[in-house]
Amino acid sequence: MVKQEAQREQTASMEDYLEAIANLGEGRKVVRVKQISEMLGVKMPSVTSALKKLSERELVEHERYGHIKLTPEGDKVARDVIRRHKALTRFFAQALGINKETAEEDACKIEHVISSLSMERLVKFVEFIEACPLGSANFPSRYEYYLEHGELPRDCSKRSVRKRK
Amino acid sequence: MVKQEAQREQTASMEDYLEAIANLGEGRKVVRVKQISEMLGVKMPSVTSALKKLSERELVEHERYGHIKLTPEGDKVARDVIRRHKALTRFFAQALGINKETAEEDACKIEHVISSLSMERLVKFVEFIEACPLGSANFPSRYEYYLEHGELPRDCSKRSVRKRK
DNA sequence: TATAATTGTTAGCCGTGTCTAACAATTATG
DNA sequence: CATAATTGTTAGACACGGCTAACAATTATA
Repeated sequence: MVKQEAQREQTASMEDYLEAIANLGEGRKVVRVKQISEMLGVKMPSVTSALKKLSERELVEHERYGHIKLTPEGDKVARDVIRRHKALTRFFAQALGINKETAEEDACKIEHVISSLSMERLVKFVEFIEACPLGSANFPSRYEYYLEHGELPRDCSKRSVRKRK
Repeated sequence: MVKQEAQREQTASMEDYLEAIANLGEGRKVVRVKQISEMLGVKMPSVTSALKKLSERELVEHERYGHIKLTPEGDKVARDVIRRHKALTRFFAQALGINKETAEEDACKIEHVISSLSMERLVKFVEFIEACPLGSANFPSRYEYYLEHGELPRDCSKRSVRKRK
């Protein structure tokens, strides 16, 4: 309940814009206001005003009618959001068995609010599930072992897999 | 990324107020504006204006300088938020091993944005972890079994526990 | 290349949810 | 019970992040 958190630098909205720009710009592609607006489901003027704010914050380079590009700092922030996004999607999809669609949607929301501590744990959890996928007796203990030692317990190899179904 | 979600009825802020009122009102205790404001870390005028809006939406009964009480509808919403809150806290604390403090903080944020599908899965996941806590070989398969049948597989009983540590 | 289509920007509005300052009601206490 | 302390409300401001309408620049095409 209590609101006393040590705030993130960026708002959720700003993170969304940075993430979108990073994704659209993959492979040196030119990024357009229109594309951003479609990707985020907002109108173009909203994008323009967001870009203005992000420029002021030196997270984005943008000149009127011109190119849109993340600054190194903006790129750093975007990469971090994307990292959280991917980890959360994997968690919902792989670990919980949620459909990709919903997993993506939830990741989009949660990526802006989750603490870094929980984020790191979730990443480790998914890594554990994926690395030690089937023949893993005694799950929580093994997970604790993994958290503590950073590697899988000896008897967690894929060799001991027994397929079901 | 894409914003096309079918919105919740209430805003995150409204849910916070309802949750706070429900928690403060436990056991017929009188709820005060001051308490709500302290619990949520906002000033009293913010509470007053939130109560006004919640009254209009018929989620709260409130008269000037008078009592504050959830309507049946408001109570229903509050219970649901609290249910999500508790499940998330359990997930972070029990399943991921996060400290209670951080688990609470993250639950507070995520309870407002997670889809009901993911929420239900998370609840089941925690139930599974707690019910099938130690001697559980073949974790993901057993989890799938649990999801599919709604009950633990035969060989998941607490009888087969081997304590570690 | 002139004009049409598209894309982008500006201006200004709105709802949400905070805040402070000033005032009002209630409650406690000398 | 009068007054001080506390609690609650109102009024008005502000930041955020959307939106529409109108206009400007760019790009495509007849």
